[in-house]
Amino acid sequence: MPSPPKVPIPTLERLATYMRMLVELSSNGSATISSAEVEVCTGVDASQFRKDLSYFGMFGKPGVGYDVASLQRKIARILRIDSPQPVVLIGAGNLGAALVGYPGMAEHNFEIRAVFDNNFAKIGRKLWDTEILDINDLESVNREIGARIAILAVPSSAAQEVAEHCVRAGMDLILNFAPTHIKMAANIFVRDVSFLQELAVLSFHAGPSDDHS
Amino acid sequence: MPSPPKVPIPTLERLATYMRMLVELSSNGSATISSAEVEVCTGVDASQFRKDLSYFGMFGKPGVGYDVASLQRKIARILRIDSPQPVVLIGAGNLGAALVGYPGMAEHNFEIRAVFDNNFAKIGRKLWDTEILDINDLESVNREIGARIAILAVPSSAAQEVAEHCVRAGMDLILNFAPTHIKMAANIFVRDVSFLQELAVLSFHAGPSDDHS
DNA sequence: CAAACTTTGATCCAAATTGCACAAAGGCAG
DNA sequence: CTGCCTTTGTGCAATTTGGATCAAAGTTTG
Repeated sequence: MPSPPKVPIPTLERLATYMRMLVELSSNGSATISSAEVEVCTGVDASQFRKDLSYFGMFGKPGVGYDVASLQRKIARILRIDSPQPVVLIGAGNLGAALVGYPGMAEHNFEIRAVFDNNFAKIGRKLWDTEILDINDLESVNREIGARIAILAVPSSAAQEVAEHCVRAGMDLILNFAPTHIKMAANIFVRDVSFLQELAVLSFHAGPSDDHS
Repeated sequence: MPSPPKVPIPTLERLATYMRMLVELSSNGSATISSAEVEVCTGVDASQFRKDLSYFGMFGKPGVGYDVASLQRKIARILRIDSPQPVVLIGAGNLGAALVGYPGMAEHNFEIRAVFDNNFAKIGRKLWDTEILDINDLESVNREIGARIAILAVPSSAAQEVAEHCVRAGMDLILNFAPTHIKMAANIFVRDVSFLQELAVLSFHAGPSDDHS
């Protein structure tokens, strides 16, 4: 490899933010946007925006700004959502239902191609318009889908086991909504999402004297 | 004030992680835990754990470790969840339902005391066992509840307006699940949660050659 | 009771991330 | 076509965060 340009995680997170903004802008018919305008729309510092993009090459024209449609295509390619990105969801509970029903998913080219559960009462029923499948069929189904991304919306007690099952089925990118730490081999990329973490950060700031230090 | 010891946000996030672990441990009857064991359970570096706690004083005994029950109480106090922390939820859609039904919320002393919506078809119905209230009653209801934390589970198009409404009702800590940037005065603390951001970070790593650099 | 072992809390250093400043590039007006 | 204005991309300094090291404190064993 010539040079593996390591991209900071925060930069990737912001790329998704830019993507959101661009989707919105393009539907509003805007043609170009400057980094200063990005700062107003997203709250991200203008030079931060430019530096984020600079990890991947040059996208804008000095004196003009960035072409909305073109930039959207390029970020989509970077994030591997220029063509539909297949995703598998495990857990057909409330959270799973919310995720399947979330419109932003499809708008950004993430396609939940299958939903699995281990509850016989749920298997065979439909979540919106996708059938809930038996978790035991994970390997065989994903042999067809070829998803590398798994979303875990299962109880903590099942998370570790389910994650390992996903790995056996060929997935190596895991988004874990269960409030527990998952131990995985180094080549498996796990990302934890915890509502409680977010709430805790807020709650801390509910100190006696508005301690916004 | 003698010295306003600024606490890093990542530290606060990890405190919530420790809290989770402690809740689990105490139900399993463990009495003490060492920072090395914390590293095994949570994946957080042992010295990181000790440093996080050192922002708030001394909690452990050399040669022994930390008393599980005592540490749990102390972290709970830091995060303002030693007594129930009232929370208001706006938006009774799928995500809202998932949040109300999430058991970890109550276990960690976050109490969703009211759910609001602007959809007349939903107002008056029940979400689990809490009634869905009219968003127009936000001020009057929160005068009784006194919540400072608001969770926004509303469409992007409504987020900004609803956030401002929450501020008028006395809330100053906002957890925003809508995929949009909310502009607020500096004394309002806003935290954005975006599934798409998390997915994007994963999806990026679905590069051609497993580029785990 | 003393020596060896364990674990904390603090300090130090390295790595990562952010924000600023400036030169180069492109467009526009006269 | 020339000079001015706008905006990008990048190098650099400053802040923030993470990981390692070490002395001091506490426990256990013989």
